[in-house]
Amino acid sequence: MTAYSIPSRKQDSATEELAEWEVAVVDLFLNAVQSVGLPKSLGQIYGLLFCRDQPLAMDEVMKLLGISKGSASQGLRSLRQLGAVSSVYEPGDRKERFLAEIRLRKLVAGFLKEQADPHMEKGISRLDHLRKLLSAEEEEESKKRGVRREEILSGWHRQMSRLLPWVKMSVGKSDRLAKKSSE
Amino acid sequence: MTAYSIPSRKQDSATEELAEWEVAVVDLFLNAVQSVGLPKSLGQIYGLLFCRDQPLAMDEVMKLLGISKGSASQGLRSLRQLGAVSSVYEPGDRKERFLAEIRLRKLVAGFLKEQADPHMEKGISRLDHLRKLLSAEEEEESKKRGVRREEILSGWHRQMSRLLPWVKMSVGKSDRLAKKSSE
DNA sequence: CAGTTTGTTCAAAAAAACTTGAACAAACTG
DNA sequence: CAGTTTGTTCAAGTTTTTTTGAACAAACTG
Repeated sequence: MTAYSIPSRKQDSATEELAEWEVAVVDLFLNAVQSVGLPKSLGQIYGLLFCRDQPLAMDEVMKLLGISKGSASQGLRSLRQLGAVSSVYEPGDRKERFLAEIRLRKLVAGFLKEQADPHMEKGISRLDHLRKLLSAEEEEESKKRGVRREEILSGWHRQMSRLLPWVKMSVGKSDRLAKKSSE
Repeated sequence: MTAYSIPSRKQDSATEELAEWEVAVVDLFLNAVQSVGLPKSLGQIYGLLFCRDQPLAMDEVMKLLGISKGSASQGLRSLRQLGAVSSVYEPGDRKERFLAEIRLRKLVAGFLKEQADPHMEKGISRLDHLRKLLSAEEEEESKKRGVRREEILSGWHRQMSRLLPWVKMSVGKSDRLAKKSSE
């Protein structure tokens, strides 16, 4: 910290600390993401960005939430991967800034794509493996029972494969209520 | 272990160890439940019961899976609460025995009822809390922004409230494919 | 370039979740 | 009843996941 840094901040969008209601929103998302099995720092970061109109840079996120560099970096990466935040580059500034995606449909679609789809894939190979084991099974009654189970599991898998795209499509397609952009 | 126990087992339904394919099914469920955020012992237990035609008692589950009494007891309780297993009492036997629910619709409904519904409830009170904070917010711009966010969140909440019953209804309602009882 | 800012990585620390097993309760049994 | 079986509970131990922060890479800046 020798000389360079004259805090000439173009847009000092981030206040030093959160408004009370913002804390409540951050907390709300913290809990929400935990309920779907994601780390809570993801929820905090998303919640903060959700509250803001202006995009925030990583160091602002760190400061406002009091989390470490590592958490912020990894958390923002995960959120980007989920399609829950997008990065924007301000014109003359080197920092990357982040903005929350607030269209529910996009959020749900991103979540399902990253979380559910891989599991469905893995399910296919597990079922294949199961079939292979069954074709090698010696004992008759056991084999018959196993085949029955495999049929059930295949049926489930198919049903889920149908359901998921349907969910993605149906969220956010209905009537508009919040005037602005809640989609 | 003095004299009483003459292992007169009425129905020795449980073999000493699992067939290869059963191990694969247990493993499949172990992974599946983890992906929805439930402890893996739940998946193991359910997977085992799923494989069997005859209900199993707790000590059989413990032995076959090599898990502790505590895990078995708690796991079975959770599964019962989720509606994923039901207990049956054999006529002249004191042991409680367990049978897996294999209708996907029931499984999904139970899961959503236990996991999603409570979160939706909690969401309501969180939104209430948020509104209270907002009505007390002093700063104008912050307040306006907060109100906008509250509207978005309410919209999301409503959409989710609609989606969940729909999912419960739509799973398993479609055409029949596995001949037997996969529902 | 040497200095600086921005951001990533990853081993170690901290926190959270899960499992175990021994102690306990309840109900049955001769 | 005293002994036994069946099942629950919960503190302590184990495992897994998440967070931290220091070291590193990359790109900019005068």
